[in-house]
Amino acid sequence: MAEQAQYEELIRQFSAFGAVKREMGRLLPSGCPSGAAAVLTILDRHGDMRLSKLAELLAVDMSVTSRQVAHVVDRGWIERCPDPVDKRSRILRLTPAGREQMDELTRRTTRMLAERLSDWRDDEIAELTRLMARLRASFDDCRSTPTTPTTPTRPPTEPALEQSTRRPATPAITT
Amino acid sequence: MAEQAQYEELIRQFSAFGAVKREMGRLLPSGCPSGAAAVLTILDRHGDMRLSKLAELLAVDMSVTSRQVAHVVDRGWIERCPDPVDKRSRILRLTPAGREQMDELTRRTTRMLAERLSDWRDDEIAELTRLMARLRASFDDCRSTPTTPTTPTRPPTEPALEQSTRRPATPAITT
DNA sequence: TATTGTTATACTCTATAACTATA
DNA sequence: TATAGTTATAGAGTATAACAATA
Repeated sequence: MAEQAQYEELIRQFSAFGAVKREMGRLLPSGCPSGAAAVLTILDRHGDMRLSKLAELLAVDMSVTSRQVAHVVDRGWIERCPDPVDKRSRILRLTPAGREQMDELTRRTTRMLAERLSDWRDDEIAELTRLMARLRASFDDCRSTPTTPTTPTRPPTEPALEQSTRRPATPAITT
Repeated sequence: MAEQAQYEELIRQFSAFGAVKREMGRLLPSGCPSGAAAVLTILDRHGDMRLSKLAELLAVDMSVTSRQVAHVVDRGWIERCPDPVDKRSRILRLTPAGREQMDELTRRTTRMLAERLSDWRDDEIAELTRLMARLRASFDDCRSTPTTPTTPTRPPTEPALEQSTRRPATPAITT
C-alpha cells in the first residue's frame, strides 16, 4: 500500500503524459486522426471483432466507436462483413489498405520514439512498457463487462490473452 | 538503442493509456473538466506564472490555454494579477477556492489510484512515476519542431523566461 | 423485453488565423 | 517590428439519449 504523496506524484505524471500524447498526435498522417489510428491499431493487434468489442477495448462508448468506424470505413481501411450468427452486428476487418496505413503509422511513431528515447537503455524502455501494461490491466480489471466471443485472426507476437470475458491489456496507437 | 519491436510495444501502451486517462476523467467534479484540472495542477505544482509559461508547460497552443484559463477564472479558482514588468501579460495565481478545488481533485484521484493499484508495491509505483517523468523530459528536451521556427530551443534549465513571473520553487519540468 | 448498433445533440480539447495592446 | 494575449472558427473526441433492427 503506497503513501498518499506517492499517488499524488503519479497523478502529476499522468497529467504530464498529456503533453507526450499531444506530441505524438501531431505526427499523425492527415486523414488519420487519433481515433482512426486507435481503431486500426486495435484491429491489427487483436484481429477481427464486432463494434461492441472494439468499444470495450477502447474504453469508450459504443456511439463514439460507431462514428470512428464509419470514418475509417469511408477511407477504405476497414470493412464491415456480415456476422453469420447475429444479424444485428457486423464483423470489422482490416483491409489491405488499412494494413498499409497501419504500417505508415508504425513507421512514424517508432521513428519519433527512436529519436526521443535515443538515450534510454533497452531495459528502461522495457520496464516502462511493462509497468504501463500493468497499469492498464489494473484499471481494466475493475470494469465488469461481459463480452461475446470474437475471432482474433492475427494474434501478434505477444502472448495475447485472446479470450472473450476479460480484456487484453494492449490496444491502439497514439491518440 | 532499442529494437523496433520494443518501440512498437511501447506505443501500444501509450495508446492503451488513453483508457486509463478516460477512466480518470470520469471522476472529475462537474464544472471542472480535464483542461481546468490541468491548469490547477500546474499552478499548484509550479506556482504563479504567466499564460505563455503555462501553455508551454501544458504543451498546447496559447489560444487553448487562454480559454481554459478564462474558464477557470470564471469559476473563481485562479486570478489574473497585473504583471509589474510587462503590461501585456498578467500573472496567474491560485485562489483559496482554487486550492480547495485542487484538494478535491487530489482526494478523488488518489482514492481511485489507491483502489486500482492496491496490489502494487511501493517501489513499483515509484518506478512507474520515475519513468513517466523521464519520458516527459525526453519529449520536452527536443521541442524545436520544424513547424515553429520562432521557438527558441529550451535551454535545459530554463533561464531568463521567468524574471517577470516570480519563479516558483519547483523546477519547471519534473525530472 | 433485451441487445447491437446508429444518429442527434451537446460539450470539451485543440490548432490556425486574425486581431489588440504593449514592448 | 515583434511579442503576449484574446477571440473566432473549425475539426475531432466524448457522453447521453432516442431510435431501429434483431435476438
